[in-house]
Amino acid sequence: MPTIKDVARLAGVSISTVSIVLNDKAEERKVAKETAEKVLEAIKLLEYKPSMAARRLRSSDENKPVIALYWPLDYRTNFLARVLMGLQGEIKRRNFDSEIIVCTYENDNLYKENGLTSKNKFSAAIVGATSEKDMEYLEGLESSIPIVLYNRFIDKYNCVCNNDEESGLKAASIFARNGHKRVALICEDGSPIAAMYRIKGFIKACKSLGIEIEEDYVIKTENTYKGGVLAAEKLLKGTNMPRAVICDSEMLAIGASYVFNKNNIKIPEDIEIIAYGLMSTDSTEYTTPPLTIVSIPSEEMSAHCINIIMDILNLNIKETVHKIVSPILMVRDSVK
Amino acid sequence: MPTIKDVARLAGVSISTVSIVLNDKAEERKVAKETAEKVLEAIKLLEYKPSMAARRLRSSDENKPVIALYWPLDYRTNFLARVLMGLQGEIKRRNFDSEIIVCTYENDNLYKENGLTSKNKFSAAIVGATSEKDMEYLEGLESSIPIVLYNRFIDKYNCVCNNDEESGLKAASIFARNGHKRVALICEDGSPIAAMYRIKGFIKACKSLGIEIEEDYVIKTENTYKGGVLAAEKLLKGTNMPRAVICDSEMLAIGASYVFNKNNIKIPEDIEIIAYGLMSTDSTEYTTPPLTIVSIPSEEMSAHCINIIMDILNLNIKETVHKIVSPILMVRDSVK
DNA sequence: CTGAAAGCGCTTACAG
DNA sequence: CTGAAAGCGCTTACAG
Repeated sequence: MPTIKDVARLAGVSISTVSIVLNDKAEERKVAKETAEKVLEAIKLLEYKPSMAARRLRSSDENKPVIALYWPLDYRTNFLARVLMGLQGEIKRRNFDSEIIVCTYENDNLYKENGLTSKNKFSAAIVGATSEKDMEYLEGLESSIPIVLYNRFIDKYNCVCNNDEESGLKAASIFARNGHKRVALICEDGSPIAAMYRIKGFIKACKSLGIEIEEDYVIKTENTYKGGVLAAEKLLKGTNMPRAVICDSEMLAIGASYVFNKNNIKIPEDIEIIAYGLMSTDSTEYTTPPLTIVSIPSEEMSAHCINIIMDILNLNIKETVHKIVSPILMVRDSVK
Repeated sequence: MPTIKDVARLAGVSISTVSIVLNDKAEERKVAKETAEKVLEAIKLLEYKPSMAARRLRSSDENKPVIALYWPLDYRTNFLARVLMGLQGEIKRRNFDSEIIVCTYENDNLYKENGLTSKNKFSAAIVGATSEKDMEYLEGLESSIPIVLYNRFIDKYNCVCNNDEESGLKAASIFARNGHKRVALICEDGSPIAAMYRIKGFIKACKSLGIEIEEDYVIKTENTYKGGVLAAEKLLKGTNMPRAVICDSEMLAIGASYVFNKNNIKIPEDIEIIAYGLMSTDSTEYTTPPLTIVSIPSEEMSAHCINIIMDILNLNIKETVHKIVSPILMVRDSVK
């Protein structure tokens, strides 16, 4: 990385002069045109980029805490909005003088990000939607800043998680109440971790309530609207249609509903649908039909994340915190 | 802001010692327990926070360009995912060694953000979804870094905009083709700028095609699913229902569809619906019915933003660029 | 018109 | 076990 010194040397002037030109003060400070041009040329030649760190230090910029939210950039970006709004809401409510910044990463590639291992970039980080490989990386990591995992559990980190057993129980209870003995499950293929736990929670609850989930009633697909469509079509082609189905996201449920509606399979009379909710709750409020959801308590989880970070940054509290939060059940027309 | 010097003075030790304690090297460097405690106490007392800028400078951290995406944190967060994915896609495609960071701001309060006026925080910024007041602020601003406006126009800035006239024409043409003479319009109350232009474009196109939009056919509401519901209910109560309606977002269109479906008003037989699309296009693909949209060419717009920034940062190109991009029409079942 | 020097707040190699 | 000093890359007040 060339520095201002290199530019000065190449241009044959002092670093003061370079700085002046750099800051568009050449005219004001009456730098000779010729000199300015030499400097500009050297800058271009060297591809010189001023060091922001040096500038910040020099100008004694404020030093308010910066919280990074690490979130992957795939279909899960759909869930980002709600998390972000939750975080900002709590920051505002608590008057926490801080800045939140979203860093996107690619799943399985969290290790490429240097924000967690550098003390110099962020004051703290919230890490969400990690893959199994990312989790392994985190397991082994000696992070340089406080970290809170969002809906993921690793003992050594602060964690804020949805209560997946409760999610399962809330969904399964409705199906049990309505007399179902067999339930279908639509979920993501190669399910990410959170989904895995949600699904486990659901299956466990089903068992405890005498509901069965047969092998061929588990449909794995991509976690998109289209995926929901494909899954429902697969169910339709099967020998006996289920009378109840749980979908691991609103996208899946909306896609599936579309297919059922189209094929004159009445929801909830012919088939009842429950979705696990990750997006803002109104996204399933006016679908056909409005969907019953067991929703991630995203707002509450975000609030916990902020509170944990405030405790660490402001009060210097060092114990690791694990929070488990209850999901939100919203019963709507897709169940009887 | 207390510095390491202040801590050293209060603790009665040298700054080296403070630094050692700070970096958890107290044991390794065999600092006396007593000394370490004095330091820790001083840190707590002064609420000392190390300067990240100084640390970065000292450790000669890499200095890769950081691009800030300014986006407001309201219902428009729903549109953020698509923009973000577009930006990242192009960054990846062009192998641009840079980082993108999302900075959320509150509408009308862009002036409170200091990232645009400081040379020390970001290398460049993309600013989206500004309010009128934010635009006034930008008009008067002497920004310190390159700025690209996303779907907003101010002559002195780089701008990447949707072609709102074309959007209007694409939508209006369908209605004209299907013989409509009167069309209703559902849009946000106190419409934000982009909406205003989209709407103007639509009205202009309608006029040119002999379609009328009567006063009481313009329904202003909040830009949410619920808002769409309320607007449609209002139309239903009117003396003569429109046979065609344009909605300024998918949320509005989905809410309105819900009401029409519920009241046995057939789409598209009884009423045709077109929505302006801002979210990812599959969000309206499996609604009831699938919605015809005129979609913001978000991916293309994002690509332009990145390209403009690359030109400035890498090639030192200084001319202001204005790009106008054609919207994407997706005809689906909500029109005949 | 231009340059030498101080100093922003840290960390680290070195000395003792 | 602890401290004095150098230096990271800038900007700005000052001198000439």
